[in-house]
This record gives sequence, structure tokens and C-alpha cells, in this order.
Amino acid sequence: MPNIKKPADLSLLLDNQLCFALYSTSLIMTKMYKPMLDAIGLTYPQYLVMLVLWHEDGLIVSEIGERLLLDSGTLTPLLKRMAANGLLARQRDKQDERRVRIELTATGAQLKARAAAIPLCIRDVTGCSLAELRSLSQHIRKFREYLMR
Amino acid sequence: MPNIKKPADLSLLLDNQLCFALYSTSLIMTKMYKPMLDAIGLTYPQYLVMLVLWHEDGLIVSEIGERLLLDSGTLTPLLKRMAANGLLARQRDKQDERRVRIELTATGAQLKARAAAIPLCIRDVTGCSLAELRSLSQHIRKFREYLMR
DNA sequence: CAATTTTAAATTGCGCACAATTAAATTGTG
DNA sequence: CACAATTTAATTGTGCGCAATTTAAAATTG
Repeated sequence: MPNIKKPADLSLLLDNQLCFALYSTSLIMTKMYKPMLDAIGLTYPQYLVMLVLWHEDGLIVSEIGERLLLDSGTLTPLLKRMAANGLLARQRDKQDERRVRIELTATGAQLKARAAAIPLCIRDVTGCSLAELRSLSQHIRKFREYLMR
Repeated sequence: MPNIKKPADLSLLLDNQLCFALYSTSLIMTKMYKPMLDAIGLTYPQYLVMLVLWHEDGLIVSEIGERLLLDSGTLTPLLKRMAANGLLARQRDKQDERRVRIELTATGAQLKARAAAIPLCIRDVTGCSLAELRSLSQHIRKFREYLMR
């Protein structure tokens, strides 16, 4: 009976692979960004919000949430901290008072120039080619589509 | 000048791809596990600890931390909650009083049988082939190695 | 063997994530 | 128009992650 041992254990080990690979790699990735983000006074989720706003300013909270797959329970306090740090302004929409429109301050907009170096640094640190990174990214996003389908 | 617009923006968008792909897919993955883990009374990080202990019981806190890439700041309160829920016992090592040895209770060990179905369910929900999942997992782990090198 | 250094876990404080609920504004419908 | 349903943020409460510090035990070193 050499090859027929602990099937449940094997299955759970296999399971461990993809979910844990995603989980642990995501956390490590965040840690890699940390020194660079510390230098410009952002946390990683705050950096994601800034990426959205640098691309498209003046969104309401739920629109940012759609892009980042986060809800108001996460975003409201996060955006309040960012406003307190002078990166953006939160203002109720006059047309629809339910909505809160988020606009970058001059400081927030200017930060984009200092953040521009980050993607290059990350690419450097990984030691991967742009093609490898693109391919991996593509496969993960394809998998995410499966999950959200 | 049709093709030469906003290079910094493009770069930040590209950056967005891999880091955000990992981040968002990891969060979605956790949400997919949630109903199944709720049914057996575990959170996702607690499930990871159980995966480790089902495979190898009686580890000390730092050994669990090595396997999951987590430190005592995360693990100590997490293990205390799991002990309070009757899944495991925490006991100072008699040989080396600095160490805390973690052992599954009978309840915790028995939970393995009920968890055995989870990997199959996940595979079902994703709608991916085992080969696809294995390949993606392998690529992510390879990338993680790059990051940790 | 005493003093120093190292190791292991716990603690503290902060910032997410997120489920569930609440509050308020808007929309839809009879 | 009234009123129910929907939409949008905010709030509440729990559980991570993690940096930094603390505490205690063990190992090392002079």
C-alpha cells in the first residue's frame, strides 16, 4: 500500500496551494510597497484609491468602491483619514445629497509625480521581466473573472 | 501626437495590474471560502492554521508562523480565539518556557473530516480545471519566491 | 558564574476588510 | 401627491496584519 496514504490530507494540502499562494503573495507584495509608500505618506489601500483618483478625479464613494471592490464600511473611514492628511476633499453632491464626491487636493494631485517611480522600483525588486509580470497579472485577472462570474 | 499621451498615468495603470490583481483576487477568494468556513466555525486565517496543524500537530507558535508567514502579533490573539473555541490547546513547553506548543483538541482534529469537502467545492465554484488551478498556483508561488529571494 | 545577548511570545496601537445595521435622500408607483 | 422601495454613506462590532515595544527565558560570553 505504498501510494495510497492520507487522501484527505493531500487534498487539503492541494487546496492550500492556490488560496494560500494568493493570500501570502498579496501580503508580501504589500510589504514590498511599504517603504516606498511610507516615503510619500500612504498606506497600500490609500495608494489604490490615489491610483483611481489620479486616473479619474471627482468620483463618488461608490464609484471608487466599484473599481477597488471595496464597500463604504472600508472606504468611509479610509477616505476620512486621507482627507485629514490633506490628500483629498469629501463633499456632499448638491444634486443628490446621498452621494459624497471625492476630489484630490493640489497636494494629492502633486503626489502623482512622486509616485510615478514606484512601479519601476517594484519591477526592479522582483527581478522579473515586464513580459513575465504582464503574463502573471493576466492569468490572475482571468481567474478573478471566473470567481466573479 | 496620437500615441504619446500620459506616460506616468500608463505606468501607474500598469503597476495597478499585478499588485491589485493579487490583492483583489485574494480578497475575493477569501469571500468564496466564507460560507463554507462559517459552517465549520472558522475564519480564513484560522482555516490556514488548521491546515498546518492537521498536517503536523504540536508545533510551536513560531513554527506555525514560518509556514504561514505570520508573526506572533497576528498569531497570538488568533490562537487564543481558537483555543477559546475549543479547537486547540496552548501550553508552555516544559523544556523551554519561552515556547508555546499548540496541540489540536479532539474537536479540532475531528473537524478535518468536515473540511475535506472544501477544496472540491472551491474547485467546483471556480469552474477551472485542476490543471489550470495548479498552473496558476505554480506561477504565483514562483513569483513569491522572486519576492522573498 | 555574572553580565550580555539572543530568542520567543505577548502586548500595544493603528489601519484595514467586511457583515450587519442604520439614517437619510431619492426614486418609483398607485 | 403619499408612501413604499431603493440607493448611498455612515456606523458598529469583530478579526485580522503588522510595526514597535515589552517581558521573560535561554544561550552566550567574558
